[in-house]
Amino acid sequence: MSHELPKTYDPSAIEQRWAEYWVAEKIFSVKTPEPGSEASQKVFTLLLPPPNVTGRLHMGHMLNQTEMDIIIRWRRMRGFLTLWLPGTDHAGIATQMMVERQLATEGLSRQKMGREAFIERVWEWKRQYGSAIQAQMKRLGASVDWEREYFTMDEDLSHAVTEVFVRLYEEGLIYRGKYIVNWCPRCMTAISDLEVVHEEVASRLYQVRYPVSGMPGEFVTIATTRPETMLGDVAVAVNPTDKRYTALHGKMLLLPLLDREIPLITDDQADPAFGTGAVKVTPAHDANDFQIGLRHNLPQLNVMDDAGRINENGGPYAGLDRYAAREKILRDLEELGLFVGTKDHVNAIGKCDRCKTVVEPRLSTQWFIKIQPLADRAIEAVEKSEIVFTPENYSKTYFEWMRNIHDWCISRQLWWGHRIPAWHCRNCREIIVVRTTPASCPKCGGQNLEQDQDVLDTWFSSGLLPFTSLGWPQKTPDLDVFYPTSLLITGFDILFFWVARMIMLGCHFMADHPQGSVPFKEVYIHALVRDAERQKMSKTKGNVIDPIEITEKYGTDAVRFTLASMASPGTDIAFNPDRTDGYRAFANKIWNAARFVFMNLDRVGGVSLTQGAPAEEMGRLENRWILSRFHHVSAEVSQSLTNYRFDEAASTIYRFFWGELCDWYLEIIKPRLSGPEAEARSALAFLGDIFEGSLRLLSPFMPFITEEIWHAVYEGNPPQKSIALAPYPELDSRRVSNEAEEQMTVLQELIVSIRNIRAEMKVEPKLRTPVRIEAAQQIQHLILENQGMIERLANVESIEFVTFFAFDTPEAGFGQGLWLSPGGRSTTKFTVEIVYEQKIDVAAERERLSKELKKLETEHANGERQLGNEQFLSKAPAQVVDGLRKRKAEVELLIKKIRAALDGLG
RNA sequence: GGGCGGUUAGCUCAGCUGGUUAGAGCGCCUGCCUUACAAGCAGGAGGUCCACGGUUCGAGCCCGUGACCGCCCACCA
Repeated sequence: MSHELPKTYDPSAIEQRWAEYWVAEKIFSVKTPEPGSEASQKVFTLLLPPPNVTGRLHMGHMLNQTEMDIIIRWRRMRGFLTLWLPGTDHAGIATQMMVERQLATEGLSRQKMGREAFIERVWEWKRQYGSAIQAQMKRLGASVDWEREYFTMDEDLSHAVTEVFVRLYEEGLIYRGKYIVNWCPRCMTAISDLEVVHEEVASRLYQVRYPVSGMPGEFVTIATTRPETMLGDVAVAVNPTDKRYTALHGKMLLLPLLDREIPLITDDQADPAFGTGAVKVTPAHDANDFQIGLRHNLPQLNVMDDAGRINENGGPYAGLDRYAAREKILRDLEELGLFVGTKDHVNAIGKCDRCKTVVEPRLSTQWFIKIQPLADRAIEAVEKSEIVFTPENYSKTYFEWMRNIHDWCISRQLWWGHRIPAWHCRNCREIIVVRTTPASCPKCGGQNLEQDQDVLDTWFSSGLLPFTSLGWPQKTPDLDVFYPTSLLITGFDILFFWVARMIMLGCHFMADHPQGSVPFKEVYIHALVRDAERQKMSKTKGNVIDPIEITEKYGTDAVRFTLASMASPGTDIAFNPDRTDGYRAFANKIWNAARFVFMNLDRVGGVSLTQGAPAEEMGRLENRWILSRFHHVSAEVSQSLTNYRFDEAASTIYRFFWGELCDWYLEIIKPRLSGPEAEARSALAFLGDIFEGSLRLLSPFMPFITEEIWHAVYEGNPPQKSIALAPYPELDSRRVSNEAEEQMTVLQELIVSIRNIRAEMKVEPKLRTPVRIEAAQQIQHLILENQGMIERLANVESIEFVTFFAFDTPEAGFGQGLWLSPGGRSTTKFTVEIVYEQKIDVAAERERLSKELKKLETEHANGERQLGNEQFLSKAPAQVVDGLRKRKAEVELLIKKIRAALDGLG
């Protein structure tokens, strides 16, 4: 017998062991089946959103992974061939920043080291620190296939990136050009629109006078929020319809400070209602101005370097940081008497998502993806439900973004990442985009070729993962079997960054795939994890909860269960450790239930917990009931998980295991377990069946504790290597008995009523009392058949059937039977009182009854009104009308009973 | 400037296509160390479903207006 479990539940003592076991035994490794084989038909594929290689697990990850793990374990147990594919992302900017910081502490910089040495250094860093998050995932028991783990900079994945780039280029969907991009002067790279976060700030609108050339004393006053960019002004624009400036059309203005002549032009972009109606035009530093510049064929004058300092075009301001230049320019303008003043102005400034530096719109040569063709197909895929979002309103957000999409700037001036497969001919300036390093320029034959310095946006490569992680561009069995993936679970924060890009790129590159081009068929979007006060967790606020820490305190199972319980769709999760405390108690409950079962088993002996339920046990109501409940619950849990209602599933299981199995069933059968051995064996065999099934039911939610107990159930010799490989409980409608559930409900109500009376009358807890019950024949039968249960659970000494009210007899009226003693309880099925001499607090009892009566009378009046309403009777469904009639009769009965009881109080 | 979500018990949230008595967990109160579990058992209190108006036989749910929270998107200097 090795059913022994330690007396106290100590998650830390079991979790580490199983976490290691799952990995060591490769429990979750998947062999690719033959494409077209039977095994390949029932496949469930899930791609783990790859955490950054620099990452440390946070609660968001844990929520994400808990949800994925629940789904994948559930699918696996239901017989799907499940592949959960893990990997990490090289995270260009983040990783480069981290290593650069490290270098700085050594007095080094990447510039000093040179590109090659720096990249080697990053790899070194990755080898040393880059698997922290995987270790954490292993500890939390994520059931991924570790044998298939990838890294986005792996050789094959890098080849795939090159392949994609070249193909898109050849299709004309990638172009290179000089445009205004978002530039981060600290990261010294271009970033995409998405990587700019807008923040509303109270700032100022500065008004500056530009003298009109050749007309002394004449000025045009412009308004700007970024005065330093005036160094790059090449024109001033006014609206052609703006009469204030008609006289000046075609004149030249003198740009203050630099004394350059610039034209006054007319353009619709200038809004007469804003500021002074005159806007300075700086094509190299503003997206709108860039467009105006194109329309009017204006020069593009760049006045800033890549670090946000004024460059040589800025004359006397060269070398100054943009903000220092702003101050100086304003002072100088004031001295010249050209500064008119400022107005308060709220505008949204863009900051670098990564480092929060204010982004500078800057003219620069970059690579772009022409996105519209990709977006059109991506919109169609969702419109046609090839991809389904849950919650569905996210598809609205998705459409909104997709329909207003801009070309995607994919080049980054970084060193860490996939280098762009383009070579520049030093000789003829030809750009060669090819898969492998070219030997010479195909145009001029020159040998002096240099690879483009830029690397690709990290999201470019991660956008390809649904197919590249399965071996694309090779034609692999993995692609045949596992693409499209079944589901994506992720947070809304990367809906555009990642989800949208995967859809666009997947649909494009997998267009010919026999099972469909979309990268996933479903997307489940979850909310953010916040702290108990609903604050966003952040390092600066110091309210970050470390999943590993909290896990060590409460156990992984409890934390998982907390997250699952709180994962209601569309709401952020306010993570409160108090809840986790409660779910640790639940785990403890499970643990002790197991100990209870094992204790009885070891005492009685001669019975295996998994021998199956003896048929004769089905003669007992409690067994028919719990089995029926088990099957109902199994169906409900699977239904909830189908809808990604983790919260529903969790509470269904919680209520079943604790509220029904432990609180009622175990209590009901206790006497049998300690009774004669044959009886105990039979009862145990039945219990074992239910108990083992309940472990499997729970397993996706609480994998550790169920694994531990499950192995103990089988005394170390289980039918599978892990409970995770055992079948999930499925609804068997032959096991469902609504009759048993209804009967049990009556008994439960009776027992609760008696306990209730006892508590109210302050009967000494250990004293058994006789009870008197009035009930219909059928109910009397039920009660007699289950007398032992009632006596034991309600501390009843004996049961006597009596007549209190005799309402059954027409004309009978009151007084035909006994008076119901104060404190007695009535339901529609029975009336019960206890035989006990102590007086009850009559006033309190009258109050309770009056309150009850009032509620019922209100309900009765409502029912009466409705049933007297022709419209209701003719329009409402028969079922509703019947229900109301039946209820009205019940309410009438209850009202009579309560009135009688009130009368009886005197 | 657009768009989206929310407001239900002290707290965190459910409430399925409108249908009989609005639920759960935690917390709170009372009583119990009942031979698995005091991380437990038993019992209990607690809600004008944000406001106003409308549709309907019937509204927490649908429509309108407003208030208050929160989020996303946006090139107006």
